[in-house]
Amino acid sequence: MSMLFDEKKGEEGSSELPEMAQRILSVAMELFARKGYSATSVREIVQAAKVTNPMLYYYFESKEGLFYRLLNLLFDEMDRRVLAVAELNKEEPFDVQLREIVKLHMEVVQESPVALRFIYAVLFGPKESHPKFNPEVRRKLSTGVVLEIFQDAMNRGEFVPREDTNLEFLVMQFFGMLNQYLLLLFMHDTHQIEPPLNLFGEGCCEAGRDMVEHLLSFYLGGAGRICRPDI
Amino acid sequence: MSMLFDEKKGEEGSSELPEMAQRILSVAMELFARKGYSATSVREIVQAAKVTNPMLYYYFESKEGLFYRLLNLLFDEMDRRVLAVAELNKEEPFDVQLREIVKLHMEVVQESPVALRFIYAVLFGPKESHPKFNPEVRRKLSTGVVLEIFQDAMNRGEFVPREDTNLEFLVMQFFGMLNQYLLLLFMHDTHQIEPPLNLFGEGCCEAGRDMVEHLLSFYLGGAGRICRPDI
Amino acid sequence: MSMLFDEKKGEEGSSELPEMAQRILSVAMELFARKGYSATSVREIVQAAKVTNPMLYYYFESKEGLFYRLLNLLFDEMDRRVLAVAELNKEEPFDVQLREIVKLHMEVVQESPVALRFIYAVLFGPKESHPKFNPEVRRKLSTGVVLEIFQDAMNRGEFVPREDTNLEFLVMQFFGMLNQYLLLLFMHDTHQIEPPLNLFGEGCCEAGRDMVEHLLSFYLGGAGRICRPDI
Amino acid sequence: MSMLFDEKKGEEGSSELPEMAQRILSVAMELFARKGYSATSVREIVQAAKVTNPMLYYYFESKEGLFYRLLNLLFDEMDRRVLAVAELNKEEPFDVQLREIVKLHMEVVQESPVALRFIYAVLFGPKESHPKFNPEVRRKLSTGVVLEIFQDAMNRGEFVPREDTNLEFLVMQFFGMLNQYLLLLFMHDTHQIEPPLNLFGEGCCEAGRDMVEHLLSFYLGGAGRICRPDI
DNA sequence: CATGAATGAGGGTTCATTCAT
DNA sequence: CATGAATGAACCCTCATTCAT
Repeated sequence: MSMLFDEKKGEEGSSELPEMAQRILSVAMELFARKGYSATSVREIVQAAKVTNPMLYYYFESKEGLFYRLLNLLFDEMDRRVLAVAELNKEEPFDVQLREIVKLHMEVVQESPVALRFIYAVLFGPKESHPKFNPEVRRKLSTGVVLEIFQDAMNRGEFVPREDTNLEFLVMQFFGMLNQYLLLLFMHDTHQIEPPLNLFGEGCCEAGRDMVEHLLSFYLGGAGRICRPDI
Repeated sequence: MSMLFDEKKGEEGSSELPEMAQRILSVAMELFARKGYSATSVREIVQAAKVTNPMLYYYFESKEGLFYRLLNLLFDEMDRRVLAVAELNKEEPFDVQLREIVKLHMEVVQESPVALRFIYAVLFGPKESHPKFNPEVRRKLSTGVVLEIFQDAMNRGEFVPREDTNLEFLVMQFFGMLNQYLLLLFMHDTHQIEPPLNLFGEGCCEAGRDMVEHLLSFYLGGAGRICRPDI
Repeated sequence: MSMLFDEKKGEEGSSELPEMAQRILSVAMELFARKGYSATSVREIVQAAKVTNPMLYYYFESKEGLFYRLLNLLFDEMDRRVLAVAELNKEEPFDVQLREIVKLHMEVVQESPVALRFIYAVLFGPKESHPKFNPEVRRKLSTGVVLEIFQDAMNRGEFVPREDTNLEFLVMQFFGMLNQYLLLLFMHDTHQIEPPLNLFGEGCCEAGRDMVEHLLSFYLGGAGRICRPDI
Repeated sequence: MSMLFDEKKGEEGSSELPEMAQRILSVAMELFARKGYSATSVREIVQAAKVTNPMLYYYFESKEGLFYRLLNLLFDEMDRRVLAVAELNKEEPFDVQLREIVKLHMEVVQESPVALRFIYAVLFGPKESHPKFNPEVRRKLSTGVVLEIFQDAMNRGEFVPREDTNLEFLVMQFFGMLNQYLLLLFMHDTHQIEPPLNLFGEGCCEAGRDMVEHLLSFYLGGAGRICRPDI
């Protein structure tokens, strides 16, 4: 599942799930991401996946079961990759570590925007529009990993947070920055319109600096400077 | 409707909507916010609102009609208040203007968390889980107003953005900061759990600085400073 | 409902149930009696009753609700009639009272064999082939009334039970006699065959004595006399 | 199969049925008895029997086939035992013969209440709740045997039936007495409640007379004597 | 013998909506 | 304005059965 349902069943037959079940998962992810859990009917799923109705129940027990299976697969995969990135850059400087976390999200959204859209739908959509799910539990890992990066950097003296600001707040806003960017990106994507703000195109960032740098530099340095004569 | 459905029909009889229709709107907002449009059935609405089924159709034509009416009411109200705040503080310094925008959102979420939850559900939930709606159109106003605040401040020389950063990006991240905070707030709210990160309690910000200040100072000044010997 | 669903809506509009609901009840009784609860599908019921599917749910909430409604109607009616017969013949001699109870059952089975078949299906069929129902509760009334008849007759000295035999046992066997007769009758009925034993035809009882007399005289006097020289 | 599915495969390896098929039969009997044919699903059976789905079809061809196989096994066994009892007591007096028939039923219900419950479900339940089955055919044997007992006794002058009463009627009521007792017994069994009438406990029959005697003496002698001054 | 995987048809129930009054 | 009654279509799910291996 290293490819977040990229439809490519890896050359080694990868995930040991029968091809039919794979197709169901893939289609379900797409539909849940686009229409949400409630607005997606089992019939739609099986028709799009070209399987018969009972097969869904054979493999996943229920619509709800399918939902949970999918959710766990995706969160597991995300956790796996976040951990891997963190581990790999353990010895790197603070800003590199953050950059790699941001880059990971950029990669994921390019690899499988649908997967991330699904995750966001569950995290940020109405809480009772899908089977019960406590995001805290799953998010704790990602946020925990990033929190540790902050703490280590601070302990090493490599990072000095703004005064009066605890690290949890900074982690929250780190993801806030990331999420906002991705959510806007999804909006433009699904509405098939020109981005009305020049945020995503070529002209967005000055030559040589890609969006990852841009986000990070904003995050670390803030929006800008206030110049008031009276202060 | 100045109170975002606070159940108080203002003393002026305000919106001339019959009490029955008001009840329907109020209940629908609550349910749409909690369960989403698709997962909310017309029967649930009318039962909770204690009206008969055809009444909903009399006043709102259809479930979809009800949705749009609600959406417009809320967005209009938000627009109204954002504009009012902007107008009121036109002569104030840049940071005060921003602070008032943030404060407005804080007020709204206290006044009627449900209303904001509904708006966020539509903005950030799956796009086809509810009747077609292009958020760009509506958001343009809010973001437009804030963009203008930035531009004016820059023109006045009161605000100097980070180099290589366009204003649209800053506005996007301004709302990202706000949204992330509110979304997390909703999570804790709906899951009825202790905030695992100490983000919302008393201890979050140092004495004398409330969350509004906190958010703004982070936004303007960034997360902190990198100290690398090799640089 | 005095006619146990004889399809005749009494001339006074009787039971205040809409005609559609009446038809559903009537058809359901017929099908439940013939095929049992589990083997009868909601689709069958509504098609036979010529109503649309949701109407069943409108009036009865669920298949189970329909079952209970039907059951209660029929048991109530039976209770009503048993009580009425008992009351009416309170001053009559013991054997007359018993005879009237038997006659009541004969009348009911002629009026609406289906109704009785349904009741018997619930009482004597597999216990989990239909929604939970504790027959003891409902049967207590009928058996209670008859038990009282026995007790009064005994107290008046009008009836002397066999030695060593308690009255509960006699009541049980009273209904046993009745039930066996009716169950066999249903068998012949449903299998559309000649009764292989000449139990129900003209020749069964001697001239002038109908089945009611026959049953009662057997019940009171027993099968016959043993004549063994060695005793 | 001499033990009516007592789970003990007789010491002679008896019925040559593979153990798997035995388990299926045993479980099916239990479920059919408790829930009826229609309410019992093939999946329930195979899961409870811990066999795979196609095995049921391999051994019994279909759910219907399983039903018939079971039915025939049980009826054959009952027939066998009724015939055996009749044969064994051919030379005994009339009342002894009847007593042995009653005792046989008591034994069976103690050995395997489930088996008898299944048989009764088929005999007395709704006729179309299970595959077509004409009880007359099978019952003819049992009733025939008992009828013969009556006839012989009458011919020998050992039994004098009540006047005006044919033997078929007496046989019917003989089984009625038995069935009513057993059906009530099942009720108390399945509803796990105290028998509200003291019919089954110690106090039911006077010292030294067990239920078999009690039933028979009632059957032969009737309920009691009417004493009316006016007659 | 025995299995995992697959199926067409139908199970009970609810949907958003509308009719006549 | 307001209602009880009615509807076609769709909901999620399970049925008995069979295929290939």
